[in-house]
Amino acid sequence: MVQYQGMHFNTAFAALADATRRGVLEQLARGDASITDLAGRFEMTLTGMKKHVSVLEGAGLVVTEKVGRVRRCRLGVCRLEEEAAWIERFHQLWSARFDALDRVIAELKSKERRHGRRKGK
Amino acid sequence: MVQYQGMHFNTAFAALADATRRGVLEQLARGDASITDLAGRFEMTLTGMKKHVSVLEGAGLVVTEKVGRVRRCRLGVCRLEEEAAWIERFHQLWSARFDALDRVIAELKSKERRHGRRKGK
DNA sequence: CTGATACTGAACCATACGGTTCAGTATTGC
DNA sequence: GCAATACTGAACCGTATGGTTCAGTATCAG
Repeated sequence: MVQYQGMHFNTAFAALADATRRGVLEQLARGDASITDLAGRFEMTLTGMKKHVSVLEGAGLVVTEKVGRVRRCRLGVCRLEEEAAWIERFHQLWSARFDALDRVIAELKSKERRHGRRKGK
Repeated sequence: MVQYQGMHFNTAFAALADATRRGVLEQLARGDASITDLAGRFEMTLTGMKKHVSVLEGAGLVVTEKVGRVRRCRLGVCRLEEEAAWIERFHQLWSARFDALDRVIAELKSKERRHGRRKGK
C-alpha cells in the first residue's frame, strides 16, 4: 500500500515493536552473542530466536556472520539515527502546535478565573 | 509475551511501523482532521482509516473527540519523547561499542597502508 | 419528515507474525 | 568415524493486521 517511500522505516519500527527484539538489541549492545546464547537468555527455541534475529538483520539493526557452526550476532551500523531524526523532526512540528495551543488554553483559564468558576474534566 | 515491561513501546513502535499511519501523524501535525478528510487524503475507505486512527489512539499518539457527527482527530500529548529517549540511550551504548571498534579498524587500516596494499570486498 | 453525510460495527479475506515441532545439514571434539 | 553441538528450513498453529463490503445509527440541512 502507499507508493510513498519509507520501507526502511517500516522494517525498522516494526523490528522495534517487539519487546524480545528490543531486549536482544540491548543484549547485543553489551556484547556479541550466538543464536544459542540469545535463545537461552530469552527462554525460546533456537528457531524462534533465529527468526527474531533475521527480522533485526532485515531491518539493518544487527549483522551476523557464520563462524564455523555458530552464528555470531552483533549490532549493525546504527541506522536508527534516521528513526530518531524522524521522531525529532516530528516532535518539533508537534511542539509548535502545542505552543500555539498553550496560548489558547492559558487564555481560557484566565477567562475562567475571571468568571470565578471552574469546570472539571 | 515476555513479562518484561514495555507494552507502551510495543504499541507506539507498532503504530509507527506503517507508512499510512506515519502519514496521518504528519498530516495531523499540520492541522486537525476528520476521518473523512484523512480517508480521502490517503485514498482509503472510512472504515479502513478509522482502524488506523484507532491504532494511533491506542498508542496515545492521537486523541479524538466526536463533535456532532464528525470525529475530530488531533495529535495527542507527545509521549513519543519516551521512544526518542529509548533510541537515544541505545545509541549511546552503540556509539561506545563503535568507538572501541573504530580504534581496531583504524589500526587495521594503518597496517594495510604499511603493507602497501588494499583488499576490496 | 426526508435525504444526505459521517461515522461505526460486524463479518470476511489474505497475508504476516510469533512461536512451536520435527527433520535435516554442517562443524567440532574425542 | 561418531556423537554432540549449532544452526537451518519446512510445516503448522493461533492470532493480529490491513484492508474490504455491507448494513446499520446518528446528525445535519432543508
